[in-house]
Amino acid sequence: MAKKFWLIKSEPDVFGFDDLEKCENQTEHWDGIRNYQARNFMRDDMKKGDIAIFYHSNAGPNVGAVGLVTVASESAYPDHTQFDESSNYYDAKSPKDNPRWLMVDFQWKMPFKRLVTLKELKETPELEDMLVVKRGQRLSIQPVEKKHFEIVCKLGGLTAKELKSL
DNA sequence: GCCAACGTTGGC
DNA sequence: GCCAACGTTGGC
Repeated sequence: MAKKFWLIKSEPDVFGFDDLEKCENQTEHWDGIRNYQARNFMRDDMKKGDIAIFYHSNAGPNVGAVGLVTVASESAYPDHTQFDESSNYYDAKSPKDNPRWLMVDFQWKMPFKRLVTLKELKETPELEDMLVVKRGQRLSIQPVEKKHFEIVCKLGGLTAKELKSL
């Protein structure tokens, strides 16, 4: 099965690309996804080894793509925070025997040589169909087409060799 | 801080 | 099943 490409959003003030780099094994579980569409992508389509663009949202002038991560868990598994009453992500209605919310693990992979801002993504004609540049697109986990993925990586300064090594 | 866009909830 | 109300996201 060929690798799939994704884009994941995170607020750098909450958990940024640098924070993932500092985690043990540079890997962290991606809890707190509470959107069915995003969950379904994780559950049905995301597999270990898939590559995701790490995108910083709510970051003022620094909104944009900062680097790459890989899916480090075999597949999606239950998000424990849905059963934790002290968590912001607690969901009283999620059945214990059939957890509503899932997550995957992401591992830090490679930083871009330069930030690729949202403005830049929007100004690149070849990316006009990419989900992240579309108006009102709020999904925090989105599929990315290979051609779009490669263009974003090039904008981020990755060499052809680095792209091939992924 | 504003507000447009969107997803979810719940009354009916 | 409709839809108004509400909450959240996220660019600006």
